[in-house]
Amino acid sequence: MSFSNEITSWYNSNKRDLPWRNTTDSYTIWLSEIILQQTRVEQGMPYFYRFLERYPTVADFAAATEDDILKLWQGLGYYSRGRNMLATARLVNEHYKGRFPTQYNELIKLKGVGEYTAAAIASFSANEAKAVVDGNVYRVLARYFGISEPINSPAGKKLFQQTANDVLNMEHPGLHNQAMMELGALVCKPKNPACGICPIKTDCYAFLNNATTQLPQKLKTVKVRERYFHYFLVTNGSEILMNKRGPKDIWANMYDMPMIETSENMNAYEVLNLAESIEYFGHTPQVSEVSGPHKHVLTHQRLNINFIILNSREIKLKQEWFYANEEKLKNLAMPQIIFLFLTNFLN
DNA sequence: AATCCGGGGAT
DNA sequence: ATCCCAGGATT
Repeated sequence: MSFSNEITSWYNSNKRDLPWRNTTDSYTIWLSEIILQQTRVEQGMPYFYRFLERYPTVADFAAATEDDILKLWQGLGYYSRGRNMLATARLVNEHYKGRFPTQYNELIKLKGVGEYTAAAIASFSANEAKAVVDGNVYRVLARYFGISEPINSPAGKKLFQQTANDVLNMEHPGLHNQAMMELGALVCKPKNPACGICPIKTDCYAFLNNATTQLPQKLKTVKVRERYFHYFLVTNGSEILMNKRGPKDIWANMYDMPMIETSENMNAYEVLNLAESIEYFGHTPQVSEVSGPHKHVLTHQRLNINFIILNSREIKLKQEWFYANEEKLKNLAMPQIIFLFLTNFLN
């Protein structure tokens, strides 16, 4: 039996029952694929259900605001995915009359849709013969063929895409793609792969050469940046002083509180002195309580976050600042660390 | 080619 | 602690 026949046969009897596999609607598949980028199936699943329920069609999605989308996306991370989705939904609604594309060459033009996602949507919704290459596929191919080229080098990306194209089942590309990823997720796992139950172990380079821990190869990871955020909690009766973040940096266009970032750690009083020197509040507030530092670890940054609770009135509001009551807070998309802190603070 | 963009689970 | 997850955009 061929490579593809082995894995698709295995897939048919071992696959998980995942909701986005029960449709060929390209809008629904797009929704699932964007949500699942760099995201585990278990983590993305509840978001998939929520988005599909709230926005059953691309026209519904297109009618949403960015605040709506970011709020529903809250906690999932990589928020540019949500912002790109809105741009794409609006474009599809206008220029494709609400018919979400199914062809690779159209899909690849859309914001937030790269080679992987275009191939996934095209093969799952229309059986177009495009091979997907995601983290699972890199692993399966590297081990099976004994490819030691790093998966994140430009040469490696080309080589793995070419290899995936070569083994693609041209009769059933969608099924084949699903099978490759499912094998990587359930059997050919990063740590402790279940080679004993693998349907292609008898021809697998890594299994035969005891090299599963060496493959795939990956270029060294980038260093983590240390950052120090000092948040100010200012209340005005029942309202909290909030801040809308700018379009750059992390958490673009989301909501947090006024804050000062420093290059080194500082205590609350040093931060207050700094705030006074730059006339951050227009006057000198008083500290009532300090909480932190809270460590918040992201892929490229380690955030050290202090919360400084202030006794203060008559704050001179900057343009991006506003007071929000609890009802208003419910609709604001916040970084998870801010959301959790405020939830705790208000209870 | 390198860096940025989140949050969480597994080991 | 480290790795990695149905990656893509930006510089």
